[in-house]
Amino acid sequence: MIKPYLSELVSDALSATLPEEFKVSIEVPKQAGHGDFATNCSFQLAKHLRKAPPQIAEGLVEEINEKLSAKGITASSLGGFINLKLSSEFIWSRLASQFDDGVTFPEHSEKVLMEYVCANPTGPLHIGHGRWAVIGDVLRRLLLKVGRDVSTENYINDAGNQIKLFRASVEASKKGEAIPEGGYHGAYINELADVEDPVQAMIDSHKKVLGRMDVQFDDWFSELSLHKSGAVDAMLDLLGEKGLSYESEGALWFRSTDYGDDKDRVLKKADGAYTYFAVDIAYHSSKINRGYTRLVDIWGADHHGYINRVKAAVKALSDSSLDVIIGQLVTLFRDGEQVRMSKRTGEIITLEEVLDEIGADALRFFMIQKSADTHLEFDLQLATQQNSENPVYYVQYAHARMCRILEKAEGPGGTLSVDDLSLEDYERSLSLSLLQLYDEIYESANQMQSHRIATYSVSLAKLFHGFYHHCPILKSEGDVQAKRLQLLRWTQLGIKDCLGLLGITAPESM
RNA sequence: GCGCCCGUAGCUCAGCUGGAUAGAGCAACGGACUUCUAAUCCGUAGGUCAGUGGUUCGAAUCUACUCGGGCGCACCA
Repeated sequence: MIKPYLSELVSDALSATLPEEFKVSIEVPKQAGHGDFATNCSFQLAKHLRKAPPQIAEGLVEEINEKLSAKGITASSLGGFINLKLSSEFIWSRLASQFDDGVTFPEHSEKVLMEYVCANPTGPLHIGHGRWAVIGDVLRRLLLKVGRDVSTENYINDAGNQIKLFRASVEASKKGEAIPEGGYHGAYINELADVEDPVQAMIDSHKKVLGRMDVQFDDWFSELSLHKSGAVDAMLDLLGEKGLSYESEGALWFRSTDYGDDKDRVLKKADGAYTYFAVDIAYHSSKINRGYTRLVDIWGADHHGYINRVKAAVKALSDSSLDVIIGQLVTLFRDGEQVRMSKRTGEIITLEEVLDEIGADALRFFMIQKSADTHLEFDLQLATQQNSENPVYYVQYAHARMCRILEKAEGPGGTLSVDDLSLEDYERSLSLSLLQLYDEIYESANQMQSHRIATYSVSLAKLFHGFYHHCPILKSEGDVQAKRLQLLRWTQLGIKDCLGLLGITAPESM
């Protein structure tokens, strides 16, 4: 990673002046003209040194240049900011190190368990599930990439009232009777008439669709198994022993208010049945017992009211942390008009239909492109168009282009004499962006913002296309060709990495 | 009524722990194909970052309130 590397170098160079433990933070200036990288440390130091930032910056710049200019880093100050400019040789050697030696990420001892999709097997998956699935799957890939110990589960709600109603609805449909009050409607209910176990059939269909999208889980965890194994009773006993539950109005309550919830919640209803919440505590308790120290749940926005009580339960039971990522809902459009969906009447567009229409690559890209907490407006017609309006092709095309050039380039292109390494504008900006690849990956993983990798991919592809047009490769010769070929190889690796993290294919020709 | 998310260009959205002159794609307009694949590139135009205060050397970003949109407020799952 380039930012921690620069931070280390600059902090060391300034160690005589800086307070102990002070790490210079490195950022990328918005205006490329200012520098390749920058630090605002003179502002942070102003109080401590009792001097004005521009004055501090001047002194620091002098020190940096004295110690680091030989390495290829030159500093300058502007309005208190310290801007860093990297020499071509420096950039090149960092790229070589990054791609040839590989990158090591800081270690974390936590064991992570992610839970996502989590759909009732009472109907087909919809586009919202597709979004949680992709957000979760890309995050999983990101965490693995930076070396985290991570497992993933899809929790199947295969128990409870909804399942009963669902079975009853299928049964009624089979006999030609009226669907029970609050039951399930739609053509798919009729189609399940011949199936031996409609619940299993739905689970199978979920597996099939998610499989086609290349969304992977280490386990599909059955809610029913928690009932059967007695895990729910055991958990209720444990809560009782710890004094975390009490009886009132004929029901058993959890003291969630002691852990930050607005009100206490029912665990066991007056009729003796468990609430969904009680079973979910048992599930989270199972995760904790299996040794996971960091839990991540991804839910749809319609469940956000549920966050506090589950957090309360996890807090009451363990030291493990729980992060909940809320995916905002997806509004489908077709031809610019909103597609209204009604679960009651069974009028829905299923995830599978969308997948059939636009394919896994485009679907994944559209679902991951926007931040999880932005409402997503998704136009089916737009995604169907296999043209320039469709950003996934932009990135894939960049990859295909590079593959074709590499294919045509004869041999490895010889070794590059770094003595006379100069980078033209297009080469330089591509190189600088590529240098930040692993910073982007690390930050995206750390902050659990999987959409950032999509944004980065597009910008890297853009820089490549510009480079491609202005810097001929096969038509150039000697050192210039060797340099461009090398840059191309690294860029291809970078784009391929990104596409891999996004779970999108990296075609070698288009 | 209470809580969560959102409000940035005509449209869809980026904007990383608060930083310098606010970014991309699409749409609009003008250019570039005897080429390494034009699924591309280059350029022009487009803004009161919903609004008003506050914190700060500095706010699209933090904070309070107002307005607007979405979603929740069960002994449902």
